[in-house]
Amino acid sequence: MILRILQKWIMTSTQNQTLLQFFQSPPIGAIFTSEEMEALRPLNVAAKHYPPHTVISHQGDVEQRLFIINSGWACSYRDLNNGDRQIIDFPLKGDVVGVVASPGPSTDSLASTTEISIFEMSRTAVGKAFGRSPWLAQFILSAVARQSSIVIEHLTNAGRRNALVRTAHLLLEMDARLSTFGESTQQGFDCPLTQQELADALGLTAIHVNRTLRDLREHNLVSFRSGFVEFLDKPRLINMIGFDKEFLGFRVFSSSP
Amino acid sequence: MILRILQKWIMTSTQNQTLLQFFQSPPIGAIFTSEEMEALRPLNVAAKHYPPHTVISHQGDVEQRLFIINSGWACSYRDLNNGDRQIIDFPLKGDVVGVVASPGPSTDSLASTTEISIFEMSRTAVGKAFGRSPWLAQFILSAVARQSSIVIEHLTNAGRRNALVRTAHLLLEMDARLSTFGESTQQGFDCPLTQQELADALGLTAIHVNRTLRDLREHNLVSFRSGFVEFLDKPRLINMIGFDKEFLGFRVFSSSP
DNA sequence: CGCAGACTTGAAGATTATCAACCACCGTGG
DNA sequence: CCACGGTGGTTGATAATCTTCAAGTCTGCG
Repeated sequence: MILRILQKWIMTSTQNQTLLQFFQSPPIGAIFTSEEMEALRPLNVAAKHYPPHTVISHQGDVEQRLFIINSGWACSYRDLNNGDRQIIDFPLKGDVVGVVASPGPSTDSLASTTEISIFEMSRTAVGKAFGRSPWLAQFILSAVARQSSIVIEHLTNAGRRNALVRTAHLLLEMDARLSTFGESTQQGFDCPLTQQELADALGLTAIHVNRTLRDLREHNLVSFRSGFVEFLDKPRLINMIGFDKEFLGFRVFSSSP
Repeated sequence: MILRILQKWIMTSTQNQTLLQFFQSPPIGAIFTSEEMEALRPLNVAAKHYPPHTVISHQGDVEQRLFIINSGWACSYRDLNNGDRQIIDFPLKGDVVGVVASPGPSTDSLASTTEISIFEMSRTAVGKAFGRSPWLAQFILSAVARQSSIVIEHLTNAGRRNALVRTAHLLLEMDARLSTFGESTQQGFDCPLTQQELADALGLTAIHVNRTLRDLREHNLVSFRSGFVEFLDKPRLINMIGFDKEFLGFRVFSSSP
């Protein structure tokens, strides 16, 4: 009964409602105890909305926020002092961004690529809530570990794979990640990225990405034209470049007892 | 008084003693409440010791362990199916390794480079202890975030910096990390890595690393010979390549109330 | 219509890899 | 004591990959 009242309370008060729905939706599927719902309250979640190509958090910012993407494409990157930039990842629905090492300015930036809806909360508040919600602690830890795993894949890409394999790998990764929430069909997916953005993510020039995409198209593997990535022969592509989506994790989060 | 007894209990029982000392040593400097010390007990820490070049955890392993390096150099890497490998990081004293996304095989391997002493514990046990030790939760989260920050730097290195800058960057990074625990002097530090290992970390060939090191030496910037990295003109080097150690974080962990 | 941003293509140049030696060091066993 | 093998380091010549520069084209949009 108390649980029911509490749930109602949280559902109706503030933005926590949306976050709660998010946590309870498949494939996350959290089941909260009353204490845990209480623990979520002080998070003081802001459910924000940004237009495309807006900087949400800039490297050097001291205030530490934690973000969970609810919908849309984001882009986390690092600016170099020579004007170049390295895109670290394109966070999608369900991805957690912004967990940085203790006090100090954040080391990377977050921007929207498309219109996005995003949950923002204070990093310290989340830390404090850990003691009261083991589920939240597990969720955040798993999510951070998954993000880390993705970055490791990108490092492997940049360090030890040539342009063709590297590009195909990123396209297959985005496909696999999007399909978790049903945002990718059998044929392919809508991709809002420019060739320059792909280049900054892959550690190539936009020109070379262009040629590489043409290669992939001419080999009847993938075609990326006018905002849509179409897989022409996914099995062959996966086999050719040795893609293994294991690194993305299963996203099965245990609910509290 | 109870605290005193508990402390004694933990200190004398099992390997937790060493971990406790580790947590309490500068620059970590944890101050534990009695409850927190209790929470540490079920971690069942194993303080292990490995000879050089031993595989500690292999990619594909299902059992999930969490490692904290106590001394020595380790090496976390990912093997590719074409025989290449990408070294993700060289974890040093204080570094946390092995937090992977929920159930499923680990995606990277951990090996010793030198003789190392290392704490091993079950990932699930750590997760469970979070509820009882907010400090531990903060420590692990901060540590994972820091590791992530380091990997991001390596990605930036591989993606957007040339061989010279990249190599110098890694050497300066290792220097900064070692100096946290006083393992690097003004002149430089002992480095057990081979040029092949550097190459696998930097995404280059060993031959090119060799030439790059020669370049750095001939420009009177750094010299890496017979296991010692000697900085010939650190200020100039830092300035030339635009090194900013911000990404390593401050490693200031708040103690519990 | 004209403009701006993204995409495309060619030619030339820089960076990095590959191939093939050779050297230096070190522990081992005769 | 020295020959021996193995690992890691060094160097040169050549080739592949990727970048840079320069000049288009295409498309959406005021």
